[in-house]
Amino acid sequence: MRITVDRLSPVPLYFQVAEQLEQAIADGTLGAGERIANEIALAADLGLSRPTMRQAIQVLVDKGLLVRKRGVGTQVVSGRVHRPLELTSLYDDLSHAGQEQTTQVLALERRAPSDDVAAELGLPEDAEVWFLERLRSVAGEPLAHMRNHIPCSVIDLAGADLEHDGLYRLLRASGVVMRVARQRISARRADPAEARMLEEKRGAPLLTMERIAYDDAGRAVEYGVHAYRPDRYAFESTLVDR
Amino acid sequence: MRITVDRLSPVPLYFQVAEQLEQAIADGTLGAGERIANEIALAADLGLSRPTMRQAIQVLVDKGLLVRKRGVGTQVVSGRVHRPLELTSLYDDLSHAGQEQTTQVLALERRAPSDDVAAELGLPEDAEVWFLERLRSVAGEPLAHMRNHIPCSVIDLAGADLEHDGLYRLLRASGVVMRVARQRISARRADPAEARMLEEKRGAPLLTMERIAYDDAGRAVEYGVHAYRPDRYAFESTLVDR
DNA sequence: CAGTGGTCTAGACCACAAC
DNA sequence: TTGTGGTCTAGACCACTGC
Repeated sequence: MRITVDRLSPVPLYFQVAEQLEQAIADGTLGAGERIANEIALAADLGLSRPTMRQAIQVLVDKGLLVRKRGVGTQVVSGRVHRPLELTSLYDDLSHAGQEQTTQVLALERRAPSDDVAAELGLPEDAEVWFLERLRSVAGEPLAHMRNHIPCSVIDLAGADLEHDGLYRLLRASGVVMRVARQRISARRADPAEARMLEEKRGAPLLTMERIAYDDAGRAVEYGVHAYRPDRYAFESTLVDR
Repeated sequence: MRITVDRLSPVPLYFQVAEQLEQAIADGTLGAGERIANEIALAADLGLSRPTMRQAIQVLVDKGLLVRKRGVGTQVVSGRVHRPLELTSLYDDLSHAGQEQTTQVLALERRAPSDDVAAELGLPEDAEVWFLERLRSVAGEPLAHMRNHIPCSVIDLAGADLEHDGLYRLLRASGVVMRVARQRISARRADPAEARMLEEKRGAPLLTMERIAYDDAGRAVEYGVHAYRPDRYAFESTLVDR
């Protein structure tokens, strides 16, 4: 268990420490249930101030990897580590998993938003949105049917290559920084058209996700309504009580 | 927009400020997109140090209510506020909503865990668990079918009144402090017995949730497998990019 | 009692955005 | 250039735990 910090690096000190602690947990150097040294000793060892060391530990507490208990100490949480539910697109999820995937664009057009879409995005009545409908497949097997609405004021999607770029990637590339997303996950029966697209039986169960994403100015930038084949997709997350 | 702090209160200063800021956002005193004063000015106004003021703001950033942008300022995120997905039981969720609910205990027994349950909870082979199976209804309508496994070393459920006390409430009352939960949400068809219980048609879609909860010592204390009627339940959450 | 994390202070320098 | 949030320091006192 060796941690080093590089004060010349542009990477924040607390982040350097958090990364190395996380690695130690991932590779078993710090085992489940094990207690780490107290904050003051750790800070002294690394030549850091205590607040900086605390910040490093807090990162891992927020990820659900460590638990702190006043008067006792800080311990590693048991159990294998899941990938946390992050603010990324499905495209990123699958890219990270190394799966071969394809995206078919079923529709891409400007339109006046319906009342509920305008309400979700907080748009005036005369605003226009891009409507995007896609079918995503992995290894040739259909996985998700996605419908998205993006205010035209956010990005110009005319001619965008959405078969090869994820929507979130395009938004990032055009300077939109996603910060917050609110989502709702449930389930329903597939309607006949959707069942055909996803190569499911009529009335098959689908996992559904509705999401509104906001950028770093607090502006709603995307409203998505997705449906997934539940045998091929699930949402994993870690909740932390603070 | 008036915030006051009480230095004699046992409530931390940063928390007092966070609560009042959240209230101002909830009641519209701070509107969507509005910018708040900078950290240093706010700290000075309230007679606090800047780190304390930052900590207060960070609480709301983590809740997805505020976004910070370096060089610019801190703004209120647009859109109506959803209740965040917290580390509570379904019992608490529904109590807060003020709904009348009932719970039927279908099974409560000690048993040797199956291999996968033992693995999820990180238990030795000779350990025993409480197996608990319940059906929860709201306003007379069945809502969820829940199966839970709790190591016998965590709590003694013999004679527990699980028709009237939530499982999490019992655990808290016996000194178990929940800190972290890892969960997986998906969907599947109801099997015939489940469909009958939930008063659904054969093969109806169900929303499923698997969860392992850990206490403040990092110990796995509960493994739950739940199924919900999707027309009556959904998971809402707010994701924040940090 | 000793040891731990929780909170708080009063500064400092920096990177970045907007003008 | 000015103002913002991001990071960092070197302390302090307190509450809680376990012995």
